[in-house]
Amino acid sequence: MEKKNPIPAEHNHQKTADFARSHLPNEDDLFELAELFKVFSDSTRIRVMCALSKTEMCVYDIAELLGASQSAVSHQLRLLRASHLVRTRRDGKNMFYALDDDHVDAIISMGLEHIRHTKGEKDNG
Amino acid sequence: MEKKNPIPAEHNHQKTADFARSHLPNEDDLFELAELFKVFSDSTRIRVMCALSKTEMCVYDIAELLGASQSAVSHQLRLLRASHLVRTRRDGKNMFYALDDDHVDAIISMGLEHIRHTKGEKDNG
DNA sequence: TGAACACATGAATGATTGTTCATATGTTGA
DNA sequence: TCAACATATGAACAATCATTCATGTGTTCA
Repeated sequence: MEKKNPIPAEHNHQKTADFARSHLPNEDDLFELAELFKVFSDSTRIRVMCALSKTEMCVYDIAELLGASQSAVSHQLRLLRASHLVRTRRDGKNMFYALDDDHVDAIISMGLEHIRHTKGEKDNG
Repeated sequence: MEKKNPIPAEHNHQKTADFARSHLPNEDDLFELAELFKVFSDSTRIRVMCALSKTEMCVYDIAELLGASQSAVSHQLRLLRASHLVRTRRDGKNMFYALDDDHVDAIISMGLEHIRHTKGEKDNG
């Protein structure tokens, strides 16, 4: 009486969806995760984070490093602050920015490993 | 003859910018990093990756899991494929998707750690 | 072959984003 | 207090993005 099924015998749509759903982060975490990775999704901001992982810098330094306007840099730094990825320290008229979290380096390193891994695939063999 | 400097004595704009620049990833990698993290910057795609880290799923399963249209899911999966984050396996009429890279879990875990860490800051005390 | 199913994709559209311009805030030295 | 400097921010605009709708491609079963 069983009818032939193109889906593997052990596969069941409902069970699969339910099982996966039960392992998802909650809505709040998902939203915040997306917000966090949004910060990493712009090469200008990645540049800033990579730079700050080596040394603290004032806004002027960062603008010079990037060849970007002070305003553009400041807007981007605002996002980094909002995500608790950088912290600031005032010194006279300057604001010095530094990384505020070890995860930044880890996330960027993982990303680099991934893209280098995929590049290897193309040439491999 | 030295004039008082509001910048810390050891701080030099040019040197700081040059030092940071010398440690940045190259342009291609920066671009690809941004592209990669763009994929992580949408909670729908994060949901898909989290789900696929537990079990392979066909498009129908994923659409049901997300409560999204088949077309929307398919468009998103295209991005995941383009970034080499998922691989596909055809079984009859179905395409089964699975994670193609351990870095996905690692990156999402780092992200979760970060947001939980920052939440701790608020309540900590 | 043709109908039904599963998935992919192009075009269009409303929403979001990064930058610029103009201006505001905060600090220093006089 | 004021001028000069360093940074922050609001509004506006072009570019990019996620979804929808319509349709195309590939597979199975009869």
